[in-house]
Amino acid sequence: MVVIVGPTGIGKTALSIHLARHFQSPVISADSRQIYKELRIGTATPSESEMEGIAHYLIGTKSILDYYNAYEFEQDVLSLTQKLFVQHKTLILTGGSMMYVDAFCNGIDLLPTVDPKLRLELQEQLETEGLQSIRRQLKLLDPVFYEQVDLKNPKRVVHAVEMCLMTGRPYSQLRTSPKHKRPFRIIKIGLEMERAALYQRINDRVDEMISAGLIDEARELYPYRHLNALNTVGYKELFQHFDGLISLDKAIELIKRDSRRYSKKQLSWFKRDEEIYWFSPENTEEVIKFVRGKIK
RNA sequence: GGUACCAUAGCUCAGUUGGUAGAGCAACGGACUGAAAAUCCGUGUGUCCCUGGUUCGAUUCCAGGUGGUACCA
Repeated sequence: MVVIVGPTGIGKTALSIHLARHFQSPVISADSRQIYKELRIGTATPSESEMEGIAHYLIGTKSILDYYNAYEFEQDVLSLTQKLFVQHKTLILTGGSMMYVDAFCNGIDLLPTVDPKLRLELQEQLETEGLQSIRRQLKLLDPVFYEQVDLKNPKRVVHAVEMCLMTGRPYSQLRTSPKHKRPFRIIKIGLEMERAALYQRINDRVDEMISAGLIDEARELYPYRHLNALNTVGYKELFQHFDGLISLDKAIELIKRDSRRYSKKQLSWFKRDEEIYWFSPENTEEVIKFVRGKIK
């Protein structure tokens, strides 16, 4: 499995299609937003012509109304690999969703799916009684995790409480962080380029999205704005504009800024992974040579 | 050409009764186990326009220069 990672807008799609042609391999997307069929322009989902007839998986296979998460992604990719490795020696997984890539490469602990009712209750508690009250609850339920968790991060604290209440056990006992063995080899390729050049690409790509009709796409999705799938760069900023809070120009500027910030977060995550071999996105031939060398 | 005002961080600006400076935004760094394009934490990055003068000491006061803005010719 050739895993291609890197910041948004750097050219993962183009490289993956090159590799796919060379290795006669299908492409699996590791993108937590391109998986939604309603989000196309704002997520830079590759078009039919861009895909050049190469089979792509996990793009547009879910609806924004569906619940989806990193565990389901891991399961989806694993069952895909079982099918696809029968006919292909090499597969390509490409995408910038850090946690999805991690869930696939290393596995993720088996945890229950949170009951939506419980999530809602805790959300209400958070809003009415504040983070402090959820923290107190966590301290009682799981003093070990209470010491480890980022107590200022509501999502982390709430989720830990959710897990304790769902299982009746301390969350810290459920977190075993095993490195799951995979019945195939994983080769990780990272793409990087000079910061200024990357930001230029990101800014230009946002302008292209606007020309391609992102505003109309966002307007159609506006009624669904409170869904998690729409808490997404490119949409949430336009929703603010539709609400009359900011001008269109300001919204576009914010989309660019938030995309840049996202790319920085991705780099911060991926740079920590010592298994990644880094390349410049123009060096397609070099990557192919490198992968061939690894496969032999 | 004359007069007035301005010149401080990437940007918009505070400020220092003379002891080399701080806000917002931008930027930068980091964390991350079923919401992850989410969520959270941390950091001031500076020839205070230039050259002289006064002073123990000038970004601050004075003179000249340069650039900008406004008004008058």
